[in-house]
Amino acid sequence: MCHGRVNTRLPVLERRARLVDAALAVAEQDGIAAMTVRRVAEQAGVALGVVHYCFADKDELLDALASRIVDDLTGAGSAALDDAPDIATALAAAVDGLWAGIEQSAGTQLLTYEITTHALRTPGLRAVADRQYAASQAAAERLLTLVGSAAGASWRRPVADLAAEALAFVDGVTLRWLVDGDATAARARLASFANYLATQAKPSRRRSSRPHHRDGFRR
Amino acid sequence: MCHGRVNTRLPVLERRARLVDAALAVAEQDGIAAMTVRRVAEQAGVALGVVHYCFADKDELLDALASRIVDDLTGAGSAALDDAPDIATALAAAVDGLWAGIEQSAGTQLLTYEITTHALRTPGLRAVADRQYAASQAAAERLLTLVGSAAGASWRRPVADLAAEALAFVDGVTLRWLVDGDATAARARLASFANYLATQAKPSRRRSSRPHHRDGFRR
DNA sequence: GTCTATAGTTGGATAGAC
DNA sequence: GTCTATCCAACTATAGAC
Repeated sequence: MCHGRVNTRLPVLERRARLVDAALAVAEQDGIAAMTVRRVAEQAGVALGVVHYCFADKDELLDALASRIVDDLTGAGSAALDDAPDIATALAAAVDGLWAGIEQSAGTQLLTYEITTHALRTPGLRAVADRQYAASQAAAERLLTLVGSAAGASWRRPVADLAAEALAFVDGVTLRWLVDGDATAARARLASFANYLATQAKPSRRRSSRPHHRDGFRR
Repeated sequence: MCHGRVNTRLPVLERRARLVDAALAVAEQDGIAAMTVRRVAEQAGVALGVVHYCFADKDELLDALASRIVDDLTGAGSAALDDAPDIATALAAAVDGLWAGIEQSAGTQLLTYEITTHALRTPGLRAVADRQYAASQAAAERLLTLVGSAAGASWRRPVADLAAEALAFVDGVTLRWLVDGDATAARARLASFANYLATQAKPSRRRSSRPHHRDGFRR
C-alpha cells in the first residue's frame, strides 16, 4: 500500500525538511526571535520533542534554516539574461530582475539581516554569516559576468571587486527600503548604481547590431 | 550638605540616563537579545523594580537606547573638514574620518542593525527605525554638503539623492565588514564609491585660501 | 519514530514593605 | 524613590511511555 500523506513516521531527513519549512514560515512572519522550538513544532504539526529528535539543538535548526534561505535566494536569482545591445540595457534588465525578486520577498530579506546579526552574536553560528556572504558574493559575480556577456562587454576591474560593491549597495538599499517602504526611491538608487557600473565596462566584442565603435581610453 | 555620589535617591531623569548607559553597555557587548531588564538593572547596580519604575516597559527603554545611539553616532561624525584642493581630496578625507569612526565602534554598528530589524518586527517600535534613518540621512547630507564646500564644488544631483546612495553603500560595506572583518577591503570599496561621487560634483567657485592659484583646469 | 510529561531556566511585570 | 518578594508566562531540553 502507498505510504500516504500522513505526518507520522516520516524518515528523518524528510522530517527535517518539513521542520525547516515550518521554521521558515514562522521566522518570515514574526522574526527570528519568534522562531522558538515550540512554535516551529506547532507550525509543523508535530510534538515539541520531535524537533529535538531531528535537531541536536535550536542552533542546528537555525543553521539549517539559514542554508535553506541561501539556497532559495541564490537559486531564484539565476534567470538567464537576453542579449542586449549595450551594457546599460543589460544592467537595467539585471536590476529589474534583481529588484523584482527582492520586492516580493520582503519578509525573507528582513529575515536574512536578522540571521546575519544573530549569527555574529552567537559564537557557534559564525559559519552561518560567512556562508550567507559567500553565496551572495558568488551570485553577484555570476550575475555581473552574465551581464557582461549578454552585452558583449568586459569589466575594467575584477568582477569580484565590482560584485562586492554591488552587493554592498543592494544590501544597503534593501535595508532602507524595508524601513521606509519607498520602492520607487529604491529602484532609482539601483538605477543610479547601474549607471556607475556601466562606466566600469568596455565593449570586448563587436555587437552585430552596433555599426559604430567607440574608442576606449583608460579611466 | 552636598548631594554626594551615592546611587540612591537620584532624580528620575538622571536615573533614566544611567539606565540607558547600562543598557548600551549590555547591548553593545552581547546584543539586543541579551539586553534584558534584569541584566540592565544588574549592570546599573540597581534593583529590578527600579527599571520598571523609570520606564513603562522594556520597549520604552529600548526606544530611549536607540535615541541615545543615534545621538552618539551622528554627533561624532560632525568633525570639520579642512579645505581641500579638489573634490577627490575632500572626499578621501571624509571617507577616512567616516571609516575611522565606524571601525572603532563595531559593537555599536552591529547593534544599530539589530535595533533596526527588531524595530521593524515590533509594531510599537516602528518609529525607532524611521528615526535612525532620518538621522543618518541628515548626517550624510551634512557631510556631503561640507565636502562640497571644503572643495569649492557643488553637486550635479540633489544632495539628498547622493546622500541616500552613499548611506546605502556605507551600510552595506559596514555590514559585510562586520561579517568578514576585512577592513582593507572595506576601505577599498569606500574609496571606489568616493571616486564615483567625485564624478557627481563640479567646481563652483575659485579657491580663495591659496595665494598661489594652482587652479583647477579639469585635465 | 513519535508522543506526553516534566524538569529547570529565564524573562517581564507588579505589589507592597521600607 | 528604592528594594524585596513573588507571580506568571515562555522557553530549551530531556526522560521515558507508547
